[in-house]
Amino acid sequence: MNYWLMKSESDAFSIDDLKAMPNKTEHWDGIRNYQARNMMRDDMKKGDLVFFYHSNAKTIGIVGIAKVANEAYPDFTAFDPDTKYFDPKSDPDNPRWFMVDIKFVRKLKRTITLNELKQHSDALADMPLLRKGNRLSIMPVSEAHWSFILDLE
DNA sequence: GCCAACGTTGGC
DNA sequence: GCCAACGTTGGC
Repeated sequence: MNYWLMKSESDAFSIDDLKAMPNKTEHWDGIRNYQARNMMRDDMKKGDLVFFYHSNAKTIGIVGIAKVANEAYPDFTAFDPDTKYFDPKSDPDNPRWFMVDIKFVRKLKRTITLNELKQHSDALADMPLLRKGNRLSIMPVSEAHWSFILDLE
């Protein structure tokens, strides 16, 4: 089993939005970064657990836990000129972009903020999230980091 | 293949 | 709203 962290702008799609979806499940569309795509397409397996992270928010940090409900399939928003995620270079016969389905598991009792995570830079030293300038919206989380962070809750 | 210009992310 | 970081694009 693998662990992940996925960022979402809370104004655009929050943990509460995920919880409110039918079956508490939503497809994670709009990933247009190759590194993030590769992880989704190649490494995210059904049942993997995900930290749900709010970026560009009043309170920035990990707010809940979700799980991978369906493994990668083509991101159909890339084929639709009416969506902001349209990419004419993504051919339905050879899709460029993929997405997974994410299901709500639970909210954390409190938000574990980015600021707080930074204060544990010893334990979390090699966590990509804490690297300056990191812009990856999906990243792997080691089992050790996953447990450590949950213990902060 | 290099690199300047440009666009986006995301913390502050 | 600002701006640092960084990925992508496209001319050469």
